[in-house]
Amino acid sequence: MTDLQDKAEKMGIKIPEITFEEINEQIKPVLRKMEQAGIRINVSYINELDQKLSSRLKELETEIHKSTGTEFNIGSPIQMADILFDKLKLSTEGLKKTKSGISTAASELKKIEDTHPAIKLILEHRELSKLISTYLRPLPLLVDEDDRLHTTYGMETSTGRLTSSEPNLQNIPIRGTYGAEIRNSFIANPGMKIIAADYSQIELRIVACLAPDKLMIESFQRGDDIHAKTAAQIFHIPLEEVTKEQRRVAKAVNFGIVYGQTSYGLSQALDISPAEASKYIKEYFESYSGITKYINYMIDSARKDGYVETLFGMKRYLPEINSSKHYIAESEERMAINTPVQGTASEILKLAMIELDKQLDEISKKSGKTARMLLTVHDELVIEASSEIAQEVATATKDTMENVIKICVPIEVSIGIGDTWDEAK
DNA sequence: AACTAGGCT
DNA sequence: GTATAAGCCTAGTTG
Repeated sequence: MTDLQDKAEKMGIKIPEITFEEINEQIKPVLRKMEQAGIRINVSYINELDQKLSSRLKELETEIHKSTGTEFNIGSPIQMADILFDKLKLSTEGLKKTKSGISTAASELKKIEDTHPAIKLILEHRELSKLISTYLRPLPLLVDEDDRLHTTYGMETSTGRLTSSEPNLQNIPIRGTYGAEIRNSFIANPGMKIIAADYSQIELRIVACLAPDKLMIESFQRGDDIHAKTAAQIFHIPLEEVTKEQRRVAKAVNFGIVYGQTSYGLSQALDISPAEASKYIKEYFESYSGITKYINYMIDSARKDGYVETLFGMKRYLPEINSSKHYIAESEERMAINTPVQGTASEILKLAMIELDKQLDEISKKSGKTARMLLTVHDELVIEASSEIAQEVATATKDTMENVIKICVPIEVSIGIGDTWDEAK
Protein backbone atom coordinates (compact mmCIF):
# COMPACT_ATOMS: atom_id res chain seq x y z
CA MET A 1 0.00 0.00 0.00
CA THR A 2 1.43 3.34 -1.05
CA ASP A 3 1.25 6.52 1.01
CA LEU A 4 -1.34 7.96 -1.29
CA GLN A 5 -3.50 4.85 -1.12
CA ASP A 6 -3.25 4.84 2.65
CA LYS A 7 -4.28 8.47 2.71
CA ALA A 8 -7.05 7.77 0.22
CA GLU A 9 -8.51 4.84 2.15
CA LYS A 10 -8.75 7.02 5.21
CA MET A 11 -10.72 9.45 3.07
CA GLY A 12 -13.18 6.80 2.02
CA ILE A 13 -11.75 5.87 -1.36
CA LYS A 14 -12.22 2.17 -2.00
CA ILE A 15 -9.30 1.19 -4.18
CA PRO A 16 -9.74 -1.81 -6.43
CA GLU A 17 -7.08 -4.50 -5.98
CA ILE A 18 -5.10 -3.66 -9.05
CA THR A 19 -1.85 -1.86 -9.84
CA PHE A 20 -1.22 0.64 -12.59
CA GLU A 21 0.94 -1.99 -14.35
CA GLU A 22 -1.99 -4.38 -14.42
CA ILE A 23 -4.30 -1.64 -15.64
CA ASN A 24 -1.87 -0.87 -18.45
CA GLU A 25 -1.65 -4.54 -19.45
CA GLN A 26 -5.40 -4.99 -19.46
CA ILE A 27 -6.12 -1.82 -21.40
CA LYS A 28 -3.90 -2.85 -24.33
CA PRO A 29 -6.25 -5.33 -26.04
CA VAL A 30 -9.11 -2.88 -25.54
CA LEU A 31 -7.12 -0.16 -27.32
CA ARG A 32 -6.22 -2.51 -30.19
CA LYS A 33 -9.95 -3.24 -30.71
CA MET A 34 -10.72 0.49 -30.74
CA GLU A 35 -7.97 1.18 -33.26
CA GLN A 36 -9.32 -1.54 -35.51
CA ALA A 37 -12.89 -0.34 -35.26
CA GLY A 38 -12.02 3.21 -36.29
CA ILE A 39 -14.51 6.06 -36.58
CA ARG A 40 -16.43 6.97 -39.70
CA ILE A 41 -16.18 10.46 -41.15
CA ASN A 42 -18.24 12.22 -43.77
CA VAL A 43 -15.52 12.75 -46.35
CA SER A 44 -17.54 14.83 -48.79
CA TYR A 45 -18.71 17.12 -46.01
CA ILE A 46 -15.10 17.67 -44.93
CA ASN A 47 -14.04 18.34 -48.51
CA GLU A 48 -16.81 20.90 -48.89
CA LEU A 49 -15.70 22.64 -45.74
CA ASP A 50 -12.12 22.54 -46.99
CA GLN A 51 -13.11 24.30 -50.21
CA LYS A 52 -15.17 26.87 -48.40
CA LEU A 53 -12.40 27.73 -45.93
CA SER A 54 -9.69 27.61 -48.58
CA SER A 55 -11.37 30.25 -50.69
CA ARG A 56 -11.83 32.47 -47.64
CA LEU A 57 -8.15 31.90 -46.84
CA LYS A 58 -7.17 33.22 -50.26
CA GLU A 59 -9.26 36.33 -49.79
CA LEU A 60 -7.63 36.93 -46.42
CA GLU A 61 -4.18 36.53 -47.89
CA THR A 62 -4.88 39.23 -50.47
CA GLU A 63 -6.40 41.55 -47.89
CA ILE A 64 -3.50 41.12 -45.49
CA HIS A 65 -0.96 41.85 -48.20
CA LYS A 66 -2.91 44.90 -49.24
CA SER A 67 -3.41 46.11 -45.69
CA THR A 68 0.26 45.75 -44.79
CA GLY A 69 1.57 46.85 -48.16
CA THR A 70 3.87 43.83 -48.42
CA GLU A 71 3.64 40.39 -50.01
CA PHE A 72 5.11 38.26 -47.27
CA ASN A 73 4.62 34.68 -46.12
CA ILE A 74 1.86 34.86 -43.52
CA GLY A 75 2.89 31.44 -42.21
CA SER A 76 6.32 32.68 -41.24
CA PRO A 77 6.55 34.13 -37.72
CA ILE A 78 9.90 35.73 -38.61
CA GLN A 79 8.49 37.60 -41.59
CA MET A 80 5.33 38.41 -39.63
CA ALA A 81 7.25 40.02 -36.78
CA ASP A 82 9.36 41.88 -39.30
CA ILE A 83 6.32 43.39 -40.99
CA LEU A 84 4.34 44.17 -37.84
CA PHE A 85 7.05 45.50 -35.60
CA ASP A 86 9.78 46.82 -37.89
CA LYS A 87 7.93 47.96 -40.98
CA LEU A 88 4.59 49.00 -39.45
CA LYS A 89 6.19 49.94 -36.13
CA LEU A 90 3.37 48.47 -34.04
CA SER A 91 3.95 48.71 -30.31
CA THR A 92 5.66 45.68 -28.77
CA GLU A 93 4.95 46.79 -25.26
CA GLY A 94 3.64 44.00 -23.06
CA LEU A 95 4.18 41.38 -25.76
CA LYS A 96 6.02 38.17 -25.02
CA LYS A 97 9.36 37.43 -26.58
CA THR A 98 10.42 34.15 -28.11
CA LYS A 99 14.01 32.96 -28.49
CA SER A 100 14.23 34.68 -31.84
CA GLY A 101 12.24 37.86 -31.29
CA ILE A 102 8.78 39.23 -30.55
CA SER A 103 6.08 36.61 -30.35
CA THR A 104 3.33 36.72 -32.95
CA ALA A 105 1.21 34.12 -31.16
CA ALA A 106 -2.54 34.73 -31.25
CA SER A 107 -2.60 35.49 -27.51
CA GLU A 108 -0.10 38.32 -28.10
CA LEU A 109 -1.65 39.65 -31.31
CA LYS A 110 -5.00 39.95 -29.53
CA LYS A 111 -3.44 42.57 -27.28
CA ILE A 112 -2.74 44.82 -30.27
CA GLU A 113 -5.82 43.85 -32.23
CA ASP A 114 -7.10 47.43 -32.45
CA THR A 115 -3.83 49.08 -33.43
CA HIS A 116 -3.88 47.92 -37.05
CA PRO A 117 -6.63 46.55 -39.29
CA ALA A 118 -4.41 43.68 -40.50
CA ILE A 119 -4.27 41.99 -37.08
CA LYS A 120 -7.86 40.73 -37.12
CA LEU A 121 -7.33 39.39 -40.62
CA ILE A 122 -4.14 37.65 -39.55
CA LEU A 123 -5.90 36.01 -36.63
CA GLU A 124 -8.64 34.70 -38.90
CA HIS A 125 -6.02 33.53 -41.36
CA ARG A 126 -4.22 31.62 -38.61
CA GLU A 127 -7.43 29.91 -37.52
CA LEU A 128 -8.37 28.82 -41.00
CA SER A 129 -4.92 27.66 -42.04
CA LYS A 130 -4.67 25.54 -38.89
CA LEU A 131 -7.97 23.84 -39.58
CA ILE A 132 -7.19 23.25 -43.23
CA SER A 133 -3.62 22.01 -42.88
CA THR A 134 -4.07 19.90 -39.76
CA TYR A 135 -7.57 18.48 -40.19
CA LEU A 136 -9.49 19.17 -43.36
CA ARG A 137 -6.69 18.26 -45.82
CA PRO A 138 -5.06 15.27 -44.10
CA LEU A 139 -8.04 13.40 -42.61
CA PRO A 140 -9.79 12.42 -45.86
CA LEU A 141 -6.48 10.94 -47.08
CA LEU A 142 -6.33 8.59 -44.09
CA VAL A 143 -9.71 6.86 -44.31
CA ASP A 144 -10.14 3.17 -45.15
CA GLU A 145 -12.59 1.76 -47.72
CA ASP A 146 -15.45 2.34 -45.27
CA ASP A 147 -14.50 5.97 -44.68
CA ARG A 148 -13.22 5.15 -41.20
CA LEU A 149 -10.19 6.72 -39.51
CA HIS A 150 -7.94 4.43 -37.47
CA THR A 151 -5.75 6.09 -34.88
CA THR A 152 -2.91 4.51 -32.93
CA TYR A 153 -2.99 4.78 -29.16
CA GLY A 154 0.22 5.15 -27.20
CA MET A 155 0.85 4.80 -23.49
CA GLU A 156 4.31 6.27 -22.92
CA THR A 157 3.41 9.51 -21.21
CA SER A 158 4.78 10.89 -17.99
CA THR A 159 1.41 10.99 -16.23
CA GLY A 160 -0.11 7.77 -17.56
CA ARG A 161 -2.42 9.43 -20.01
CA LEU A 162 -2.93 7.81 -23.40
CA THR A 163 -1.87 9.47 -26.61
CA SER A 164 -3.37 9.26 -30.08
CA SER A 165 -1.45 9.65 -33.30
CA GLU A 166 -1.59 9.26 -37.06
CA PRO A 167 -4.10 10.72 -36.88
CA ASN A 168 -4.43 12.29 -33.47
CA LEU A 169 -8.13 11.96 -32.68
CA GLN A 170 -7.71 13.54 -29.26
CA ASN A 171 -7.40 17.07 -30.61
CA ILE A 172 -10.25 17.33 -33.07
CA PRO A 173 -11.59 20.92 -32.97
CA ILE A 174 -14.65 21.62 -30.85
CA ARG A 175 -14.46 25.40 -30.23
CA GLY A 176 -14.38 28.31 -32.63
CA THR A 177 -16.52 29.05 -35.64
CA TYR A 178 -15.99 25.64 -37.25
CA GLY A 179 -15.56 23.28 -34.28
CA ALA A 180 -19.12 22.01 -34.36
CA GLU A 181 -19.02 21.53 -38.12
CA ILE A 182 -15.87 19.47 -37.91
CA ARG A 183 -17.21 17.30 -35.11
CA ASN A 184 -20.42 16.86 -37.07
CA SER A 185 -18.38 15.15 -39.76
CA PHE A 186 -17.54 12.34 -37.31
CA ILE A 187 -20.58 10.14 -37.81
CA ALA A 188 -22.20 6.86 -36.87
CA ASN A 189 -22.73 4.11 -39.42
CA PRO A 190 -26.27 3.89 -40.87
CA GLY A 191 -28.54 2.28 -38.32
CA MET A 192 -26.20 3.22 -35.51
CA LYS A 193 -25.67 6.03 -33.03
CA ILE A 194 -22.69 7.82 -31.52
CA ILE A 195 -22.64 7.95 -27.73
CA ALA A 196 -20.33 10.41 -25.99
CA ALA A 197 -19.70 10.12 -22.25
CA ASP A 198 -17.72 12.68 -20.26
CA TYR A 199 -16.50 12.69 -16.70
CA SER A 200 -17.51 16.02 -15.23
CA GLN A 201 -14.74 17.79 -13.28
CA ILE A 202 -13.04 14.48 -12.58
CA GLU A 203 -9.69 16.07 -11.72
CA LEU A 204 -11.22 18.51 -9.26
CA ARG A 205 -13.12 15.68 -7.58
CA ILE A 206 -9.92 13.69 -7.30
CA VAL A 207 -7.93 16.51 -5.80
CA ALA A 208 -10.78 17.25 -3.38
CA CYS A 209 -10.44 13.68 -2.08
CA LEU A 210 -6.67 13.39 -2.22
CA ALA A 211 -6.19 16.67 -0.38
CA PRO A 212 -8.65 16.18 1.39
CA ASP A 213 -10.55 19.43 1.37
CA LYS A 214 -13.62 19.62 3.57
CA LEU A 215 -15.40 22.47 1.82
CA MET A 216 -14.82 21.15 -1.66
CA ILE A 217 -15.92 17.66 -0.66
CA GLU A 218 -19.11 19.01 0.88
CA SER A 219 -19.83 21.03 -2.24
CA PHE A 220 -19.48 18.02 -4.48
CA GLN A 221 -21.58 15.92 -2.10
CA ARG A 222 -24.33 18.51 -2.13
CA GLY A 223 -24.19 18.60 -5.91
CA ASP A 224 -23.31 22.29 -6.00
CA ASP A 225 -22.07 23.97 -9.14
CA ILE A 226 -18.42 23.89 -8.04
CA HIS A 227 -17.30 26.87 -10.12
CA ALA A 228 -20.16 29.01 -8.78
CA LYS A 229 -19.35 27.79 -5.28
CA THR A 230 -15.73 28.84 -5.75
CA ALA A 231 -16.86 32.23 -7.06
CA ALA A 232 -19.00 32.70 -3.96
CA GLN A 233 -15.93 31.95 -1.85
CA ILE A 234 -13.40 34.17 -3.57
CA PHE A 235 -15.79 37.10 -4.01
CA HIS A 236 -17.37 36.72 -0.56
CA ILE A 237 -20.93 36.68 -1.83
CA PRO A 238 -23.87 34.28 -1.53
CA LEU A 239 -23.99 31.45 -4.06
CA GLU A 240 -27.21 32.83 -5.59
CA GLU A 241 -25.61 36.17 -6.40
CA VAL A 242 -22.71 34.85 -8.45
CA THR A 243 -22.62 36.41 -11.92
CA LYS A 244 -21.55 34.66 -15.10
CA GLU A 245 -18.36 36.70 -15.19
CA GLN A 246 -17.49 35.78 -11.60
CA ARG A 247 -18.15 32.14 -12.36
CA ARG A 248 -15.86 32.35 -15.37
CA VAL A 249 -13.07 33.74 -13.22
CA ALA A 250 -13.61 31.06 -10.57
CA LYS A 251 -13.59 28.34 -13.19
CA ALA A 252 -10.21 29.52 -14.41
CA VAL A 253 -8.88 29.52 -10.86
CA ASN A 254 -10.17 25.99 -10.22
CA PHE A 255 -8.64 24.92 -13.47
CA GLY A 256 -5.31 26.55 -12.80
CA ILE A 257 -4.96 25.20 -9.33
CA VAL A 258 -4.34 21.62 -10.43
CA TYR A 259 -1.54 22.92 -12.61
CA GLY A 260 0.15 24.93 -9.88
CA GLN A 261 -0.65 28.16 -11.66
CA THR A 262 0.88 31.39 -10.40
CA SER A 263 -0.78 34.78 -10.16
CA TYR A 264 1.10 35.85 -13.26
CA GLY A 265 -0.22 32.85 -15.19
CA LEU A 266 -3.77 33.47 -14.05
CA SER A 267 -3.49 37.16 -14.95
CA GLN A 268 -2.43 36.20 -18.47
CA ALA A 269 -5.21 33.65 -18.82
CA LEU A 270 -7.90 36.08 -17.66
CA ASP A 271 -6.36 39.27 -19.00
CA ILE A 272 -6.43 40.91 -15.58
CA SER A 273 -3.69 42.48 -13.47
CA PRO A 274 -1.31 40.20 -11.56
CA ALA A 275 -2.41 41.95 -8.36
CA GLU A 276 -6.03 41.04 -8.97
CA ALA A 277 -5.10 37.47 -9.91
CA SER A 278 -3.01 37.23 -6.79
CA LYS A 279 -5.99 38.31 -4.69
CA TYR A 280 -8.18 35.56 -6.17
CA ILE A 281 -5.58 32.90 -5.55
CA LYS A 282 -5.12 34.08 -1.98
CA GLU A 283 -8.88 33.94 -1.36
CA TYR A 284 -8.96 30.52 -2.94
CA PHE A 285 -6.31 29.10 -0.66
CA GLU A 286 -8.01 30.62 2.37
CA SER A 287 -11.31 29.04 1.37
CA TYR A 288 -9.94 25.65 0.41
CA SER A 289 -7.28 25.13 3.06
CA GLY A 290 -7.12 21.40 2.34
CA ILE A 291 -6.04 22.14 -1.23
CA THR A 292 -3.30 24.41 0.11
CA LYS A 293 -2.06 21.61 2.33
CA TYR A 294 -2.19 19.14 -0.56
CA ILE A 295 0.03 21.36 -2.68
CA ASN A 296 2.56 21.80 0.09
CA TYR A 297 2.47 18.12 0.95
CA MET A 298 3.10 17.00 -2.62
CA ILE A 299 6.00 19.40 -3.08
CA ASP A 300 7.54 18.37 0.24
CA SER A 301 7.25 14.67 -0.42
CA ALA A 302 8.66 15.06 -3.92
CA ARG A 303 11.64 16.96 -2.51
CA LYS A 304 12.17 14.26 0.10
CA ASP A 305 11.50 11.11 -1.98
CA GLY A 306 12.42 12.38 -5.42
CA TYR A 307 9.10 11.25 -6.89
CA VAL A 308 5.33 11.52 -6.64
CA GLU A 309 2.80 8.81 -7.36
CA THR A 310 -0.73 8.22 -8.52
CA LEU A 311 -3.48 6.40 -6.68
CA PHE A 312 -2.62 3.11 -8.37
CA GLY A 313 1.09 3.50 -7.67
CA MET A 314 2.60 4.92 -10.85
CA LYS A 315 5.68 6.89 -9.89
CA ARG A 316 6.98 9.95 -11.62
CA TYR A 317 10.53 10.90 -10.72
CA LEU A 318 11.32 14.58 -10.35
CA PRO A 319 15.11 14.69 -10.08
CA GLU A 320 15.39 18.44 -10.51
CA ILE A 321 12.92 19.46 -7.84
CA ASN A 322 15.77 20.51 -5.56
CA SER A 323 17.60 22.37 -8.32
CA SER A 324 19.13 25.71 -7.41
CA LYS A 325 17.77 27.15 -10.64
CA HIS A 326 14.44 28.00 -9.23
CA TYR A 327 12.45 27.99 -12.45
CA ILE A 328 13.64 24.40 -13.00
CA ALA A 329 12.63 23.46 -9.46
CA GLU A 330 9.32 25.30 -9.80
CA SER A 331 8.53 23.49 -13.00
CA GLU A 332 8.90 20.16 -11.21
CA GLU A 333 6.89 21.45 -8.30
CA ARG A 334 3.99 21.96 -10.67
CA MET A 335 4.48 18.43 -11.97
CA ALA A 336 4.40 17.21 -8.36
CA ILE A 337 1.04 18.93 -7.91
CA ASN A 338 -0.48 17.88 -11.21
CA THR A 339 0.79 14.35 -11.85
CA PRO A 340 -1.07 12.55 -9.04
CA VAL A 341 -4.30 14.22 -10.14
CA GLN A 342 -3.98 13.85 -13.89
CA GLY A 343 -2.49 10.36 -13.52
CA THR A 344 -5.23 9.14 -11.19
CA ALA A 345 -7.93 10.49 -13.48
CA SER A 346 -6.34 8.59 -16.31
CA GLU A 347 -6.22 5.39 -14.30
CA ILE A 348 -9.89 5.71 -13.41
CA LEU A 349 -10.88 6.14 -17.05
CA LYS A 350 -8.75 3.14 -18.06
CA LEU A 351 -10.35 1.01 -15.36
CA ALA A 352 -13.77 2.04 -16.62
CA MET A 353 -12.77 1.15 -20.18
CA ILE A 354 -11.58 -2.30 -19.15
CA GLU A 355 -14.88 -2.95 -17.40
CA LEU A 356 -17.03 -1.37 -20.10
CA ASP A 357 -15.34 -3.41 -22.80
CA LYS A 358 -16.63 -6.58 -21.15
CA GLN A 359 -20.10 -5.17 -20.73
CA LEU A 360 -20.36 -4.02 -24.33
CA ASP A 361 -19.36 -7.49 -25.47
CA GLU A 362 -22.14 -8.95 -23.35
CA ILE A 363 -24.73 -6.52 -24.63
CA SER A 364 -23.67 -7.23 -28.21
CA LYS A 365 -23.80 -10.97 -27.71
CA LYS A 366 -27.18 -10.88 -26.03
CA SER A 367 -28.80 -8.58 -28.60
CA GLY A 368 -26.94 -9.60 -31.74
CA LYS A 369 -26.26 -5.89 -32.33
CA THR A 370 -23.07 -3.85 -32.44
CA ALA A 371 -21.75 -1.88 -29.46
CA ARG A 372 -18.12 -0.78 -29.48
CA MET A 373 -15.84 1.84 -28.00
CA LEU A 374 -14.19 4.02 -30.63
CA LEU A 375 -12.31 6.84 -28.95
CA THR A 376 -10.87 7.84 -25.60
CA VAL A 377 -10.07 11.50 -25.00
CA HIS A 378 -8.64 11.76 -21.45
CA ASP A 379 -11.96 12.09 -19.65
CA GLU A 380 -14.32 11.13 -22.43
CA LEU A 381 -15.35 7.97 -24.25
CA VAL A 382 -16.92 7.81 -27.69
CA ILE A 383 -18.96 4.71 -28.46
CA GLU A 384 -20.86 3.48 -31.48
CA ALA A 385 -23.91 1.27 -31.04
CA SER A 386 -26.86 0.01 -33.07
CA SER A 387 -29.78 2.39 -32.67
CA GLU A 388 -31.94 -0.30 -31.05
CA ILE A 389 -29.55 -0.72 -28.14
CA ALA A 390 -28.09 2.80 -27.97
CA GLN A 391 -30.09 3.78 -24.90
CA GLU A 392 -29.14 0.60 -23.08
CA VAL A 393 -25.48 1.09 -23.98
CA ALA A 394 -25.57 4.71 -22.84
CA THR A 395 -27.01 3.71 -19.49
CA ALA A 396 -24.45 0.97 -19.01
CA THR A 397 -21.64 3.35 -19.95
CA LYS A 398 -22.69 6.03 -17.51
CA ASP A 399 -23.19 3.48 -14.76
CA THR A 400 -19.82 1.83 -15.33
CA MET A 401 -17.89 5.09 -15.49
CA GLU A 402 -19.55 6.48 -12.38
CA ASN A 403 -19.13 3.37 -10.26
CA VAL A 404 -15.83 1.82 -11.31
CA ILE A 405 -14.27 3.30 -8.19
CA LYS A 406 -15.76 4.83 -5.07
CA ILE A 407 -14.13 8.06 -4.02
CA CYS A 408 -15.19 10.45 -1.27
CA VAL A 409 -17.50 12.39 -3.58
CA PRO A 410 -19.92 11.31 -6.30
CA ILE A 411 -18.41 10.86 -9.74
CA GLU A 412 -20.66 12.31 -12.42
CA VAL A 413 -20.77 11.47 -16.10
CA SER A 414 -22.67 13.45 -18.69
CA ILE A 415 -23.80 11.42 -21.64
CA GLY A 416 -25.42 12.05 -24.99
CA ILE A 417 -26.64 10.11 -28.01
CA GLY A 418 -26.65 11.41 -31.58
CA ASP A 419 -25.89 10.74 -35.20
CA THR A 420 -22.60 12.66 -34.98
CA TRP A 421 -19.93 13.35 -32.38
CA ASP A 422 -21.15 16.92 -32.02
CA GLU A 423 -24.77 15.87 -31.56
CA ALA A 424 -23.80 13.35 -28.90
CA LYS A 425 -22.13 15.98 -26.72
C1' DA B 1 16.26 19.33 -36.23
C1' DA B 2 14.91 23.44 -33.88
C1' DC B 3 11.55 26.72 -33.42
C1' DT B 4 6.97 28.72 -33.49
C1' DA B 5 2.32 28.14 -33.51
C1' DG B 6 -2.01 26.06 -32.27
C1' DG B 7 -5.54 22.09 -31.93
C1' DC B 8 -7.47 19.10 -27.73
C1' DT B 9 -8.28 17.47 -22.40
C1' DG C 1 17.93 38.38 -13.52
C1' DT C 2 14.49 34.79 -15.42
C1' DA C 3 10.37 32.75 -15.70
C1' DT C 4 5.75 32.28 -14.79
C1' DA C 5 -0.30 26.43 -16.51
C1' DA C 6 -0.18 20.10 -16.65
C1' DG C 7 -0.11 16.63 -20.67
C1' DC C 8 -0.03 15.57 -25.65
C1' DC C 9 0.47 15.64 -31.62
C1' DT C 10 0.96 17.99 -36.16
C1' DA C 11 2.19 21.47 -39.53
C1' DG C 12 4.96 25.12 -41.61
C1' DT C 13 9.29 27.73 -41.74
C1' DT C 14 14.07 28.15 -41.27
C1' DG C 15 18.91 26.96 -41.65
